[in-house]
Amino acid sequence: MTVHPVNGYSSMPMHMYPFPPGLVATQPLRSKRRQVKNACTNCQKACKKCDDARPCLRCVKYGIAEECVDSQRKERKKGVKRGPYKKRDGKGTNADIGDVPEQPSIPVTTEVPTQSASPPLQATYMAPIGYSMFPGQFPGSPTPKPGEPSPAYYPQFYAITPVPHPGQNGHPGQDPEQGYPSMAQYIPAAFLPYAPQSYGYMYPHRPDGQMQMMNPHYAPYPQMYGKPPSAGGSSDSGHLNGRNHGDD
DNA sequence: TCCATCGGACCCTCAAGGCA
DNA sequence: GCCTTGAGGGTCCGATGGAC
Repeated sequence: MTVHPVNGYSSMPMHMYPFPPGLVATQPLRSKRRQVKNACTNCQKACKKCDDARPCLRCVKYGIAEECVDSQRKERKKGVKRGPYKKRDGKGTNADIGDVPEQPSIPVTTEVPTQSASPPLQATYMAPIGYSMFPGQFPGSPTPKPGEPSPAYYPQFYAITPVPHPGQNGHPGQDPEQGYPSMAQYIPAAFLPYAPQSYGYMYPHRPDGQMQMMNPHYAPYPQMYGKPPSAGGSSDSGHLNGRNHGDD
């Protein structure tokens, strides 16, 4: 796997990005893997990482955004009887559980903070701006359950992309009718695995979760998506069909 | 080099069981 | 009613091999 020259963390999932050296030197470099609630059918077939947005990043990358739909989840079985529980000794304290190293006494996290303790900085809190690139992309885009607040979700890095002039051709977010880009200038760093080094300007988050502004020069427009896959290139013979992934 | 495939580790959800 | 437990069902990491 290649290491991205900008962030140096390869295509490591965002939630696994460690903090910069020195900030949290005592923390483990990786947190637990985090899953989306419901992967799209394409990612599910390919056993690849999906995200909550629709279309998801992977489908966008492969030009199959219109096929990016939630997969159906099976109903959980009910009425399954269970045997008596084996009691853990030292009830309720992980200190007594030898093979459970998690749950430090002081909660620490390497994950993206959902809400910062400090109020957002007006000038830097621009993350939602970037989410106009696709309808429903990122924060709160998945339909929350009734009574459930939309999850706050902000990537840790943002990269600036230039704004093509009206009529300028050649990128996927462009409105073919008007020639104006529908893609925003601020791209979440989740796209960076798909974007080459032309992302010269990234906005690192501060430790408190806010974004730090840098000199917003534009880099050359990146080849965000590379070459599109051949139309309908994703075969339906994903291994889900051949595996015991709930085909009943 | 890129991409598809896929084994299996890892994670989340939630019903059953246990207890106050 | 609330908490704990653990299995079901899911996601996706990472290895592998084929195509270009």
